[in-house]
Amino acid sequence: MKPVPDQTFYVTTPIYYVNDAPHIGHGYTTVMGDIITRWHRQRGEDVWYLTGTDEHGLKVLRKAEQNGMTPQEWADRLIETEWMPLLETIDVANDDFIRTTEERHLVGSKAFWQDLYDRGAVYKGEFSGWYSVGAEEFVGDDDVLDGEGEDEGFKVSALDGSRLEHVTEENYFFKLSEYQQALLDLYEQNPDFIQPASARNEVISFVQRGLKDLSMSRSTFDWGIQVPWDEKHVMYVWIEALLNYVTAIGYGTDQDAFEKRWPASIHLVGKDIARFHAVIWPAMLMAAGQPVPHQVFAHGWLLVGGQKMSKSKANGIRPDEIVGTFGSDAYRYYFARAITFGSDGSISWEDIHARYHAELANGFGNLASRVASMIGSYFDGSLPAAGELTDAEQRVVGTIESAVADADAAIEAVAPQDALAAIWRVVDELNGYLTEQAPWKVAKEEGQRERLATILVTAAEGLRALAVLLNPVMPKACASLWESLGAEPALGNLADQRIADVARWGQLPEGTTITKVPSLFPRIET
RNA sequence: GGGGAGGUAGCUCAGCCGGUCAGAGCAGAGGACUCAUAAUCCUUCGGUCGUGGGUUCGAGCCCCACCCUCCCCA
Repeated sequence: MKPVPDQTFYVTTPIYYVNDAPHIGHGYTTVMGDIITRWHRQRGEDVWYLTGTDEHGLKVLRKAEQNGMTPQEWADRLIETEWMPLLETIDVANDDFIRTTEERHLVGSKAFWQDLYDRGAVYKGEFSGWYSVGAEEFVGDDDVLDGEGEDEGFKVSALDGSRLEHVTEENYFFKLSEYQQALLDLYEQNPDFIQPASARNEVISFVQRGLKDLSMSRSTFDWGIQVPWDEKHVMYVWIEALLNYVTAIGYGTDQDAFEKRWPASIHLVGKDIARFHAVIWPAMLMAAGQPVPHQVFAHGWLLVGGQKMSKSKANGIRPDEIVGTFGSDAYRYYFARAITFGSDGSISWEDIHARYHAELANGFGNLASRVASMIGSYFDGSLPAAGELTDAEQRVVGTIESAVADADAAIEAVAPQDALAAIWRVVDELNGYLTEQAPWKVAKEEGQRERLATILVTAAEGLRALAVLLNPVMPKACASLWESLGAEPALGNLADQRIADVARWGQLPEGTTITKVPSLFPRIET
């Protein structure tokens, strides 16, 4: 297969398992992908951002039964009441949302499996061993322990403590073992295929130890997609779920669309599932004769008090709670700024609160407020014409130019935290610039109208740049700022502003109406 | 048992291939200013860079051992 130039910047999140309601980790991954894709859209690229839900498997089936529903009803309800609203809550602009119970996924998955079968990558065998319903995973004999306490009398998994069930059934197997060398070559030739380095090391050492063929179907229950050549089997949920990345864009249903978007540019995943995406998934694609994705990017855990956040530890912070208090923009900003994407990161309510006030309210929001206010009182809200730019203005221009370049490079490197750090140099520069130039003093001096105008126009242009650069991260606040700057009549929609054009000076025309709008980030009294 | 990541100011973290690398933000202290969301700006306090060795003209950054945390594998 020859590499084809990408027509589309295609990013995916994992599809989320619908046995429960979303938690902050889901929101985190989805928001980071949203920030990256919004930035790429503002670069003028053709972008496709996919997220969705994984709805098959024994765990969902049982959860539904416990609640007296069919699995389809259960999934429908959770999608309706929890998962779709989450996207709204955290303000995600995904292009598509796939559910694995949709027809396109059924058809596409069957087509993919048939391809695997026709190419001889699949054989029938018998599996006898332990299965964890909780993790939807087969567990090797070495990892089976006797349960204690509540699990007395049961076998449990050494991996995650979940209860195991012994199963003996006829399964179809995928010849994963044949792809060891091809995978190692892939990692070798494409160092960025699995990032960051910690995940890459782990995956490589795992593959180097050798790969076993993978049981890829189940025959003891039927909540899944039927194997096309054998209706007694349904696809193993993990294998089937991975296929969403191709079925959503037309594999088996719309070949032109598929070829346009595949391969994916980045699969965003949590580090716990990096292996499925960096080992099994590329092997399956190779087996089916398809190109592999460009990158699997594994992010870290969110830690609260040094511990991985989870419901069972009762240290969880709910996404809607953060958004309810600080707003979706702050939620998005916080996770992008405070955590090095790819590493574990500590989060806390106190930290969110502190950064909200120090960085968003005092830093950015107040800047927008003071500029609009001064243009309002000194020029009746009508942007004046700037005079000669002095060194001070040139410094502001230079800061913006370098911030744009650095931020763009950071996004390219999947490092939103660095992009925000670069952009924030503009916020700090402008606040310092205003204090130094003291336009409120200049306003009182005779014959200094032009100088006053130059200062405020410079500040307004700086805000214009910030609105564009921060729009991928904080679309609501930036829309409000865009409105405050009266930019739309002359410049058009905020989302249509191009990154490459941000630093070009003097885009806001003389006479633009600047209005004071409600605070971008009002202080939150607690 | 093997392997990986990390242990840097009170807190959260940057520090690429060894030579302004001892940093940033927040918090603390002092000052300036008043356009602004009791906001802004400046100055300042603060660390023997996990421990002990070693290599080097020179080491958070390389090597060895050890301690602690997390993860993967067995």
